[in-house]
Amino acid sequence: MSKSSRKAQQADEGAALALDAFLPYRAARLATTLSRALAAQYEQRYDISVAEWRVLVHLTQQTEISVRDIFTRVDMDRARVTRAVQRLAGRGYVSKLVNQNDRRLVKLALTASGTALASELSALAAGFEAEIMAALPVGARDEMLAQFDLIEAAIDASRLSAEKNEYLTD
Amino acid sequence: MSKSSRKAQQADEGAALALDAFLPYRAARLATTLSRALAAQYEQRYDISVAEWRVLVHLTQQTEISVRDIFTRVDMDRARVTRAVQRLAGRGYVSKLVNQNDRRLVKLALTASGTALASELSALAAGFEAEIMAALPVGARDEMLAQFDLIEAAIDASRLSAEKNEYLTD
DNA sequence: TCATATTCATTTCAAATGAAATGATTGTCA
DNA sequence: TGACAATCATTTCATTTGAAATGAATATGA
Repeated sequence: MSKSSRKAQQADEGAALALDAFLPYRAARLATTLSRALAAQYEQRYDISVAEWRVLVHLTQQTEISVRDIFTRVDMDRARVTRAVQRLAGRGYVSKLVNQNDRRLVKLALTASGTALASELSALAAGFEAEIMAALPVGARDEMLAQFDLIEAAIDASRLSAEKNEYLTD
Repeated sequence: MSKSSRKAQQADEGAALALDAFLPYRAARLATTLSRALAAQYEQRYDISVAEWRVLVHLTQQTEISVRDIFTRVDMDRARVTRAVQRLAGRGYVSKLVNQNDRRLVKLALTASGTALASELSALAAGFEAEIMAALPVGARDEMLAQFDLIEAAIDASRLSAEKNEYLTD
């Protein structure tokens, strides 16, 4: 907690929720910390946004996919994916074709330069993650991811989620 | 992964980064999943935004604090905190006074109704977290938080962060 | 077959966001 | 003491965001 060192007096901590030990808050803080640190590595250097980065990486894993394929898997809004794809296509990293089997769908793929960029970015990201993981005990990473799975599954399962289940066949 | 079941063919997964196993992405997804699920519990019921919720909870822990005290600890933008405080003050949950020792500072505190609201919200949040934690092995929660600490410390320490260190002394 | 519903990608529009500017106050140090 | 720098909260303004509307295409089923 390097950015503390503030004075402010403690209140009586009766049933008060300890924010620093509250998982949703800590998860949000971890996510923005990681995202900012990683983005600092590629945003200026490659002029790529987080959304664009996610689309690029996703396209290295699957090919001939639609906007919908991406935003359902990648946890982004439809509009955000559309916009990221537009910018990537405008810069020649991604090709957009109409899927002839279903002409509502767009058929996305990396171009040659998109493939090159994506592998540069992948390498950079892998290095970044490795550098961070060096601070953790061995195996901690996989444990964490397993726990993330459990939490997400618990939320999906329970009616804690309510809406947002547009694509759950319930 | 309940929302998968898409077709899309796998590309050759050579050195491709596996997004589902990439920590920054998974942390972001976990955070939004948790945040949305929690917000679904209080947003309509209490007409409170995430930012307002954070400010309220923070004020249960410390008293007579400034806007800066909040946004440095709570990982929100100055403007966002200012706006959340404005709405909370407008609805009578928070009092804003000038700090007489340093008249640049605002002295924030919960009002009586703010205290009441905050404890309702705290109870709700604690219940939410407990429900989720039931899905995890015992001790997993504390392990996770400890690992979050390590990761944040590693990022703060290394020059992975670069900017954003507005308040780091050096 | 035809009418209606559904699904897709995109666009629209209002709200949220945050970087930088502002004005007020306090700190620094010559 | 007095100029200049630094810090605080707020506001401004341009950008980003996402919910809902749109238009095009396909599915459904009477």
